[in-house]
Amino acid sequence: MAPDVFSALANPVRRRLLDALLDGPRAAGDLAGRFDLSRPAVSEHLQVLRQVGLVREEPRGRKRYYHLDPRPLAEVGRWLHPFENYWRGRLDALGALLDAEADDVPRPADSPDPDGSR
Amino acid sequence: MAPDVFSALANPVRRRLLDALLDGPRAAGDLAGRFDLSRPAVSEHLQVLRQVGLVREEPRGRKRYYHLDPRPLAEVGRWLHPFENYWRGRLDALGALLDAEADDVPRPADSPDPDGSR
DNA sequence: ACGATACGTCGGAGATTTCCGACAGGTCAA
DNA sequence: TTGACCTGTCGGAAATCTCCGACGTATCGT
Repeated sequence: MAPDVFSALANPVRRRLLDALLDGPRAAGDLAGRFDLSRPAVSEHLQVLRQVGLVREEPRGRKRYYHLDPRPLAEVGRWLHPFENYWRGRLDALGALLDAEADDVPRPADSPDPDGSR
Repeated sequence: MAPDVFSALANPVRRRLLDALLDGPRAAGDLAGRFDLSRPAVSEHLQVLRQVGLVREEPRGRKRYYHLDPRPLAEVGRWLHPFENYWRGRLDALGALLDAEADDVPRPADSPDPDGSR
């Protein structure tokens, strides 16, 4: 239902949950206390994070500690990478030559473009 | 309505649109042709990307070229960064010493934890 | 001017997400 | 055992997202 990491990160509450887990495992109730949200709501957010593997659960006594597992975030990093390269490429090109015009149509590349106006 | 980058990236179609723009500007129709989706649907995805600043629009004749602007992705990179550090930290700690026990409760840190079982 | 093309936007249907109160199961202390 | 905790899950309401067909506007070719 929310099977990918990107959707899991779309919600600010879930991002803040992960942030909170950065400095160590926390009990569910402790986490819930940090939000202006009902406890069930937080619990459901934790369930989503669990489903995508971003947190692990460790029951201890009557508390339930949540551990961060950042490994699924690698997918986001991998997706992001080409864009960082792209960005650097643009900067280089811009430094080497002012290509204000070549910039507008770098390359038709794929489509023959049967509508080449201008 | 979708005011943040993370939500914009939550949809796989939108991610693929950005992927497609990596090798140069593309006309809206060209982009729409790559998906098993109605043209209006793709147009609306482009609108979301426009709203968060991930693409720019350049009308040219009767076509509309979309340019990639990866700058808003920097926010994602910034958010991701502490987790990469965390991950490296775990690896280091694991290499330096087998801390299987210290791992379970690194630090109560914040809460006095009035329920310290075990 | 006319018809075809390229595209955005609107109205609305259907699916998904987010949230809450209520409830249930398991754990601890007495 | 009893009662106070800690937490997950269920049922359902409300908001949001995703998508489509229909329509409007602007541009191009003739």
